[in-house]
Amino acid sequence: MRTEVIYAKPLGCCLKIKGGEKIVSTEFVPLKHKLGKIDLPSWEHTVHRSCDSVAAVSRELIRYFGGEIVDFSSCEVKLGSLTIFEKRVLEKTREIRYGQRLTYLELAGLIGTNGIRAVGNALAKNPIPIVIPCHRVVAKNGIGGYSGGVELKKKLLRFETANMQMLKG
DNA sequence: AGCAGGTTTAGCG
DNA sequence: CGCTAAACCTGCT
Repeated sequence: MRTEVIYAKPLGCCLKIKGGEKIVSTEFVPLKHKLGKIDLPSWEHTVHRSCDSVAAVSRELIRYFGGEIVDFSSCEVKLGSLTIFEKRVLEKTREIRYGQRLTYLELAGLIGTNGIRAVGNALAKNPIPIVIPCHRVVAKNGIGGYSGGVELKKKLLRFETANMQMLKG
């Protein structure tokens, strides 16, 4: 299993990516030092690194945080130790397109359950945020919760909509 | 069994 | 409107 850390500028934090054959987790790690003094893998290092899943997803994530419209459809994820229901919720969540938003209610509808809170619970266990875009699932009136903190969720949503607008205009 | 959770809806002031 | 209570389903103890 390998780990790589990239800097997510729009979020003001870093992202730690773990995986072997498939991606296992992504994790937000706060900046402890001032920008510029932090020791991060350089772009070149990341880009030229060959083709295990971690490197591949790192590349995609760097593009994503650079403002490109990236869906992580090609990247394979491993959902270990989750129930069938939770996997179903997360797989469905993966289908939400860039910039699009769904309410917990709507997502529950797609899954085919009335257990809206159960859907929220499943999302809370998402081991691979960003790649599995659980931040695109919001409350009907409001934003809803986020394991990484609601502020992060807001930033992500703003970031994506801004990039969509950019693309239009 | 009982409880809590990234919600939703209805009911009431 | 804003607040509270109850209902929904799933997972953990």
